[in-house]
Amino acid sequence: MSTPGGNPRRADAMRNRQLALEAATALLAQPGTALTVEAIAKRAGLGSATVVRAFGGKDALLDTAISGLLEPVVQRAKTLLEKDSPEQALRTFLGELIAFQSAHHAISDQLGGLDLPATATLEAELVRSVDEMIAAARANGTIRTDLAPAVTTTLISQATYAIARSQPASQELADAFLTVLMDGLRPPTPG
Amino acid sequence: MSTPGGNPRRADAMRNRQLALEAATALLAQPGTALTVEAIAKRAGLGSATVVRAFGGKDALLDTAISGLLEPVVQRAKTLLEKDSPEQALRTFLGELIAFQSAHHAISDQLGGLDLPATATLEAELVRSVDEMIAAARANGTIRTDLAPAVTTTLISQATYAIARSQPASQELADAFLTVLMDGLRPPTPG
DNA sequence: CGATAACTGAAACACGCGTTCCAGTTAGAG
DNA sequence: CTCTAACTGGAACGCGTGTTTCAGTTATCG
Repeated sequence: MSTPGGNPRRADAMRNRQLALEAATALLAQPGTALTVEAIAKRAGLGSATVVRAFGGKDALLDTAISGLLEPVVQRAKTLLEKDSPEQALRTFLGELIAFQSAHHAISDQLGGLDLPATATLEAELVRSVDEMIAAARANGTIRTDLAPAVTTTLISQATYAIARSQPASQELADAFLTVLMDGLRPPTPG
Repeated sequence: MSTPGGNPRRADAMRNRQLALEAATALLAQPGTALTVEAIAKRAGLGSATVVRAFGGKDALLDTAISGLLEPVVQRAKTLLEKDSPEQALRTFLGELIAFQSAHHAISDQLGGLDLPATATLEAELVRSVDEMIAAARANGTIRTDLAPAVTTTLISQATYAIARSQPASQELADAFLTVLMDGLRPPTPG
């Protein structure tokens, strides 16, 4: 009996598990190709059964691959929060988040309809970091306070997601979005 | 031989065609239920074959249903463009567009991976109207001109789409989005 | 009324995809 | 080297969904 979703006992199986993970990660960054188990297996040079068995299912494999990509982004958010001013941290982080999602927007296509617990946890952490940036910037007086904080968070999350999804993903568009968003978030000048 | 995708010859068939169209339209406004041919047929009280035959395929049926819903929105954009100031037209229209997409966000879920020529045409018209609003507002001095017009259009389209998709779809969120977007689009005050 | 062509819809089919089976292969301990 | 349990992967399966078939029904013309 193998351990479903856990680490295999034999060295070759562990190597294959790694190959499957790398193949899935590579395909996440290469949109246009269907993200099927068959495609992942072919890219890894393995049979589809082997790929699935190593993780206990397609969902678990993608959860591992996506959360592995997302992890450094979450860490980066925490770092920025400590080192920069809230407003600067927010802008820098959103720019990086857009770049990340653009480079892997196959991820966004998978988030709906799949069960990805580790990814969901990281996303929650990410939202929390953004919340902290917003709260600090509000206290700072650098962004407007006439909107509910929760609304601001949702606004930023959704807009970021949308811009990253748009085709073609250009740096110009990302910059324009950030400019408009940050200007729109500034406290309104009375009159 | 029936006419695939065209109008049936017999009165009962025309009535069934109408029933299928109404069922599909109703399901587009009621998310959470899978938009399958079977579901549409059941709602219409018909067999699945009848539903498909009346339009020549699921895509054609949805294309007819969606473009039927989109048509008045497109007309509304043209009306606003003539009657209101560019800035006001833009804000009003975007608000209505968000409301429309929120009420039918099953539509957005179908736009990818389906062949919907009539819908695509209407979408293009819609984008063109937004382009005109933007151009007029730029000429007017009411929105910033330091961004490429095409970038502004994409920005607005994508952001609108995202907000409409967000759950839960609240009026507060839509209003906040419009406020931030329109403020961010205003010409930046020097200094 | 017939007569007939249009129409219906349950069932069969086609197809893609995730999962599981199982006969064969292989790593790795003794 | 030998032996066994772990592992492999092509094939079979299950499931969901769009499409097609075809025997039966019905609108509609004359």
